[in-house]
Amino acid sequence: MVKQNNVYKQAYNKALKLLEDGGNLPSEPELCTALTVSRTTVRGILGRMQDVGLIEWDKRRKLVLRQPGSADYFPDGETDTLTDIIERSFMRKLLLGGAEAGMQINELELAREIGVGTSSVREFLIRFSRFGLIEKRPNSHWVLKGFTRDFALELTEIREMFELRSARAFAATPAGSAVWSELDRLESEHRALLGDIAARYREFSELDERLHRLIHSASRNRFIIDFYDVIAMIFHYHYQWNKAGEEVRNRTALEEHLIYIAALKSGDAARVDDTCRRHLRSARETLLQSIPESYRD
Amino acid sequence: MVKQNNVYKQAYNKALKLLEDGGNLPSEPELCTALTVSRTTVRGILGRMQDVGLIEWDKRRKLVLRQPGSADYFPDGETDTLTDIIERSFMRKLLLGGAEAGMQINELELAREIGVGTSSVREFLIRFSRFGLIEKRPNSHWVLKGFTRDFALELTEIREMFELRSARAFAATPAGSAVWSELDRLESEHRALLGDIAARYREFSELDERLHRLIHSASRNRFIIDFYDVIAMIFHYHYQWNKAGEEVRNRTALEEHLIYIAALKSGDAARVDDTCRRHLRSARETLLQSIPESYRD
DNA sequence: CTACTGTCTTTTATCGTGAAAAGACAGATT
DNA sequence: AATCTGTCTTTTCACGATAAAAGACAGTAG
Repeated sequence: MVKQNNVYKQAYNKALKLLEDGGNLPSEPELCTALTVSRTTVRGILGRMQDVGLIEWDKRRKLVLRQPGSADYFPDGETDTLTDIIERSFMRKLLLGGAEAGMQINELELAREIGVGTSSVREFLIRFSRFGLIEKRPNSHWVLKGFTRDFALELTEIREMFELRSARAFAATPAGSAVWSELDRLESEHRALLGDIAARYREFSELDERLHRLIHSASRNRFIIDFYDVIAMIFHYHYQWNKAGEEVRNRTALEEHLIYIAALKSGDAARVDDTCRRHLRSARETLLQSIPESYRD
Repeated sequence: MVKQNNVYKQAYNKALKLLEDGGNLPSEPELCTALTVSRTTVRGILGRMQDVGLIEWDKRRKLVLRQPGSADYFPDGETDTLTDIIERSFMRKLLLGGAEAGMQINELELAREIGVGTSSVREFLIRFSRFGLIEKRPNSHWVLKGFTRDFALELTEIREMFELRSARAFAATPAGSAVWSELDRLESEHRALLGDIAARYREFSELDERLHRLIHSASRNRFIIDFYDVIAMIFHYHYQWNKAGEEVRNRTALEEHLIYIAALKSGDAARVDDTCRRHLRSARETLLQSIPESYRD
């Protein structure tokens, strides 16, 4: 295996969805933008669709012959990018124990364990290093610093600085800006979710990220905006693997969000500060409680 | 060329310096810590030293036969790490014009231009991306955001937040901590430099970095400490290539530093805030003035 | 018994290679 | 005239291979 054609496979599955929903297929350039891939890939997809008898394709004529069934889709595992595979394996090890602070990380061993080439692992570790959880000894191994209490405290310290500043900037955004309508949309999604919390509490994670990213965007500072990647990554895996008391936690957070949103809309700086601080404090507590045993100092 | 043995060459040159200064050579493990390389490399060095008639080496006996001359040293160019070579080429392009915001960056082209493999360039760009000057389009090229006025403003905004917080923490450090003696050492180095500024103004850059890193370390937050890498990188190249009015600039900065240091020692929070802000404001002005023409919006 | 040396194994750094994917351009179609 | 298709070129992604460098371990010297 030299390179997985997962871009092609993922785009193919997406194109099948288009067939199910939309009916007919547009021109190749339009498909490119719809699927966010190049024409090379689009033509590959159309070629296969013809081969399996889904469509008849001749230049600009794309005639749908039949609706796709579940057998037409590529299975989930084949559409993952290599980066995602490596990240998942690594985070599983990191957050679900089996990894202690101070431990050495071996590129070769990690690559063999996951079943990928060393350079992919190397590149992953370099990208990952900005999260502050690992550190490189030049010409030698990486050192795992671990998802410790200190890490969580340092992370949340920065988060509080950045979000407080962003929230103030957000509240001061002139009326009529697109961010206000986006905030309204998020608010109603919050209410809808809260109304059906018992069944849908798992959807909170995504909503959480969208709200905080929107607020951070008001800072108009790339370092603040990029820093949210660290938080998002930590929370993403945290939500995924730490299910204890999830429903209660999410309900509380949703309620805090609604109060926070109301404060933003009021434009009252002191109220924004207060509700922002309050929410971030409880988010910090949640995070602190999720630190694995093996990292407790 | 598969891999340059520049670790070996650099350590060899360092070992020659030890010979010049110290006289005799210690044991292999001691040499390892002195040169910060492995025993494999140390033994390689000793082997060569014997071959060229510098020492007679038999087990733990290392007899110095002659003093090394300048011909014994490896030339400067051969001791550079690949990463440094790539970084220099890239930064030269970036800061000395010939690069406009929005431009595409081509890994292959860059690699050919510098004369290195593509993976080294790839890894460099990934590491470099955390500085916020470039951005990746997956499966496609990098985009240069450029060293623009916006970049400088966003950078200094964070810098001011972080350094203000660090300076406050620094001032609150209990007496007797090692940081205070380090601050004293830096203060006297500042005075010495200021006394001979006309001849030595070029040495300011290094002193500047040491002082600010010391202050940032008081934050005890890895994100704050790591962020200084971004500032250090920008200022490093800025100092190197922007020589207009350098002596005056450095004298002013030195004087501001001394006032800042005095404030830190006083422990007076308001005075720390004030002198820190004042210094960072003038550092920001200096930076803004150094933005290349091609990036002026 | 501790620290050093000789030797061997493992890991990292870097490159070249080939398939996947992107992209360029001329000619064709509406 | 604008957009689309056919074809070809270029670039990115991922791998395996190899020299440099690190590191492990047993035996040896003090």
